[in-house]
Amino acid sequence: MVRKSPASPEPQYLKVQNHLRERIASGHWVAGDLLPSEAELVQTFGVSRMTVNRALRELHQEGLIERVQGVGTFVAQLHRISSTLTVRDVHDEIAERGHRHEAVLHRLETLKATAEQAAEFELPAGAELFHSVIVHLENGVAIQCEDRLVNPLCAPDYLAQDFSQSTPTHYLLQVAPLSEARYTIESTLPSESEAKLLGISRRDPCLVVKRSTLSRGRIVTTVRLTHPGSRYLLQGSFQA
Amino acid sequence: MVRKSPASPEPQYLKVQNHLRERIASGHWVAGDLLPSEAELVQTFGVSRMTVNRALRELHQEGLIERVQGVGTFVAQLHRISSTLTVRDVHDEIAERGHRHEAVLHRLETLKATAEQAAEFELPAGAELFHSVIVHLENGVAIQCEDRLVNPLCAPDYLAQDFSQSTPTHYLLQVAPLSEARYTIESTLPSESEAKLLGISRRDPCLVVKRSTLSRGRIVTTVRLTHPGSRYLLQGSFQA
DNA sequence: GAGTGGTCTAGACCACCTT
DNA sequence: AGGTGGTCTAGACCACTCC
Repeated sequence: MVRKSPASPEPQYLKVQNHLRERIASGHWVAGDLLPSEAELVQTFGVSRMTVNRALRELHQEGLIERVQGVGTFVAQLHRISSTLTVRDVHDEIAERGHRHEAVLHRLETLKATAEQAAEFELPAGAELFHSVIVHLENGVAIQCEDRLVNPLCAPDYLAQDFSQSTPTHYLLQVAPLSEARYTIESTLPSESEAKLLGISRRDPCLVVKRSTLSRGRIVTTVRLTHPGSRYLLQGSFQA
Repeated sequence: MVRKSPASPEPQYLKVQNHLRERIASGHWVAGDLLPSEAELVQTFGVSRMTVNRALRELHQEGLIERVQGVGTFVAQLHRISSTLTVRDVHDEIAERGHRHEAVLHRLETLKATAEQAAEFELPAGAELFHSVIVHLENGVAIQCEDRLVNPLCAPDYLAQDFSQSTPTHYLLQVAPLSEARYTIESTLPSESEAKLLGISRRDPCLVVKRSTLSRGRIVTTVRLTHPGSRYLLQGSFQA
């Protein structure tokens, strides 16, 4: 009993979804309101329950509705505006803007971990870590200073890479499959060396992203990405 | 033929999903690799194709795999680390940390839109806008200066609200259902008045979130949220 | 034509909540 | 007991890609 007419590119579950989406966006239902049950929507749209269920499940995953077993489906309290923030490989990001990317390698070395660093990587005190400092330029302008520590157990050949050709992010994702990452975003002043490398004043505010990346339960790398505030911003959007 | 044993809290589609997730996280399959087809997974796990399909569809929605009709399913190129960044009502955020929230109202007025502002709100030049400036305190410490413009057509009673009790975000979400939002996050120095209101130096870097919120296709409000860099950071995590 | 994923159905059993 | 959502099945038709 499939009734897919030839000129119907829009799947049924999307029809249900868009109908509900519009009614919510238009204020026909407001936060907390009870939506029609799956059985009612089955009647209204003349589709099977699995189709209605998929439409509702996806709206739930988006955070637009709340579902309570045994009770019903409600419009979510949209007291938060969440959206997917993407922290990307800086090379791809620049390339996508149609600009030229250059990387200048300032350090690539082995160093002894401080007690704090060793603890973070769960390595014995005094263990060796790889360290790199790279400045990324967009059309010749410095937009990011990448100061990175790498766990030698996860990427033993790190020091042998040519980072004028490929970024550390790109290389590390190849050798160590990403399983988890944690990051913070903050606004601070640059260190003296960062200011020098980026060609800015120590008084210029910077957007700093700190990130730890895990693979197979081990910390692969920690990085501090410092961006001159005047040359870089994060942006995003949210659609109900 | 449902074989749900009483002591199996984990749904079948999650078993399939977790199996694939682990194989990808462990490096058994790397970016670009071809995964087993749905038909093969049906055999392997002894479940129906709908169940396998759901497992794969959700992994695709998460960005972990790519699917090409007529070809197959592949491990996605994880050249980006994306995660859900949530910009929330500051009251909820503080309350969730178990801290005390206070709001100090500094301005609540009507003003004539500049040409630029009028254009942004799609209103005639010189139209009236509502304007509020509120400083939010967490346990008595200023963490956010909220400078907001509101479209009177969307929230005519804005000026009559008691913002020591409820936040503008909360009120506006009630009167104007959220349909879309756009935001940027950047690092800059505070204006003179912001520095004064937050009790910081004009040289202290700040994390600034600018956001426009739409409802029914109209811009309801624009806001500039200024946070002292030393007292506020955004954080998030990502799980493959 | 064979294999892939995209969608859909008409049932089903279950856990849960309300009454 | 009756309604709700959560999950699952064993089929089906379709569009697409590759050979």
